[in-house]
Amino acid sequence: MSYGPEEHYKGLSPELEKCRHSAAHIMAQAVKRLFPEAKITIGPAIETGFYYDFDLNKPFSPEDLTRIEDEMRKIVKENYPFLREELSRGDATLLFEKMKEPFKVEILNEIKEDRVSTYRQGEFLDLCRGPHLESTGKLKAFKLLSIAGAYWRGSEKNKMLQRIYGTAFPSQQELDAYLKQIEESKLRDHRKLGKELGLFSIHSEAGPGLIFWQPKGGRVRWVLENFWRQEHFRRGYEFVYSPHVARLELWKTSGHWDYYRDSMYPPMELEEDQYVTKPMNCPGHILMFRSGVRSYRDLPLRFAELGTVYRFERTGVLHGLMRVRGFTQDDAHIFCTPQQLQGEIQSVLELVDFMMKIFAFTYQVALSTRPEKFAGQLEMWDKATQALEEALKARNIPYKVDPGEGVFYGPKIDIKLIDALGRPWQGPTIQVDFNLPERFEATYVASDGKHHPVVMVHRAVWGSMERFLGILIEHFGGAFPLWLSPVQVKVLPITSDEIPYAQEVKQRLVKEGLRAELDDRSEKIGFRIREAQVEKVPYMLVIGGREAQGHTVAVRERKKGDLGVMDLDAFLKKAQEEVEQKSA
RNA sequence: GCCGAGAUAGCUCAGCUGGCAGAGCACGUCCUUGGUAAGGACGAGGUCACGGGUUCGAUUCCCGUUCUCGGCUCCA
Repeated sequence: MSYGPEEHYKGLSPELEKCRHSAAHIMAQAVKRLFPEAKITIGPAIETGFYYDFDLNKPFSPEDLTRIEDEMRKIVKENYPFLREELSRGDATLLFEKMKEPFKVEILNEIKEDRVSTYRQGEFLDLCRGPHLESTGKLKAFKLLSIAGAYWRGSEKNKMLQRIYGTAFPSQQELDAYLKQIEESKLRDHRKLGKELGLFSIHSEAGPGLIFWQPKGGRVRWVLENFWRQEHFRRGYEFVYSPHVARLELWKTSGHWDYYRDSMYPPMELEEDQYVTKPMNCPGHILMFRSGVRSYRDLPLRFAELGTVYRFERTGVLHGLMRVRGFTQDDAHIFCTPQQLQGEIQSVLELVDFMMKIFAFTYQVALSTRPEKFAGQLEMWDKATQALEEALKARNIPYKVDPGEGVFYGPKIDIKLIDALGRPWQGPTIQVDFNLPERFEATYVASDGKHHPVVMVHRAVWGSMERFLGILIEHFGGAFPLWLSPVQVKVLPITSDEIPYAQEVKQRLVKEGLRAELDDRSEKIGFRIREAQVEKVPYMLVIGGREAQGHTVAVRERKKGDLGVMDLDAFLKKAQEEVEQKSA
């Protein structure tokens, strides 16, 4: 499973493409003016802007970025036309050799066409397919954003280059809107909100990539887990628990030791035996499946577990809750007959749809088919792929096909969820697995009295509690819907005279199952409201003399503000209904 | 792991070119009883991430380690 937000290439309009690609050239020109020793490599337009990679001995500093940007403004002002020239590949190679641009020469060596094109603006010339703006003066709005290391041709084995990221738009308004969106994303950063709202923490004393759920985050997770169990039980899942460590031998049988060792914590020696912490739950579940003779009458068997796994991830890739070393998957393995496969996939798709709607995510579906290297029989692959495809069709789900993108052990359906800011995240996954049943000789007895290999479906709806909560934090900007909020209601007496009634109100709410807290500190009401707002508490009940007298509450909603006075019972009913409906 | 940047009070951050460590918020005590987003006074808080080095003297300069951040690569 991968970490998002990931590349979600909608394809740029030709206009935007030209604008950004030209911006990249102008940046390269500016860099060459300021750092003549820099070697140019490639500089494409990307969804969020553009970049250009340079080979230069000394690193760019943030001040350099400003200087480069200023130089770019000059180039825009100088308004050079972008001039296209065509020449033979051989001539181009000679040209770039003369210019001492070895990376361009390397690219030319791999180009198959005989004719190539270059673009010139002023003194700067680059090998490029184009197209470009008419002239540098047409670049209206751009900004350089960051400096980063990037491998030449994206390979770890190659030299590390220096990449400068920037963005450009046809108009200043569009640029401003984009910069504002970046700010908005920063405000929603789950690491920032997680700290501010007391949801979770990470401690260097304990180690990187290990999450500690603080009380507030613990509440949210607890609510989510209960909901998850309830929905799964309703849908015929059984809950199992499997140990966190197991003999190394088990992981050799499953194949993980061969294929996945780099991501596993190394073995522990115990009484002349070796144990490893689990990086996945599947081998445990398959042991449980295999613990007795299974008849086709017993199937399907759906083993679900909020299973905590540990994977070694390189420090450089760790990221808040999104990429961690210890996490809890909302895992389940479905053991069924080939005939049942399509129906089971449909049920999972139904569950996925249900879950996505609950949290107000939209989503996109992709079907990944057989890769070149694969386990199992061809015939099985075809049947399984067909089952996945038919399940999607039966449920009228639009999807695209990613040919050859399946895992070696089986085809899969991957679902990307789109959050409130339109950002995509790797979400639910449904994978058919031919490999493990074979390795473990997991079979069932069919009506013919013979053993047949069982079909195993591996699926996760949320992925992991950590990542899903991270996505939820960003999706809701920390303002969880009522049913998920760690503190749902804050009771705020105006003066100390109303404390007894406020206590009564709070206790009533708690008794009725709401997570209510009383803030009776001797602070002004405005101050306590502000604090509750900052904590993103959905409802504040302001209680003054009038309310205490009339057994009412003055309701304030965090987004809509003052809702006016209500009977306590009326508020209770309203809140309970909202919780029940899980309105997002 | 790689390139770059960073680590100063619980949090957010200031501290120019070496000379006994600062602000706001939060926290504690007291005053204030205030009707829908910040009332006031006083106070406590630091091995300047850790370990070495240079120096009369290091939060500041150098090296290493750990962790964090932006990317790259990786990611069943």
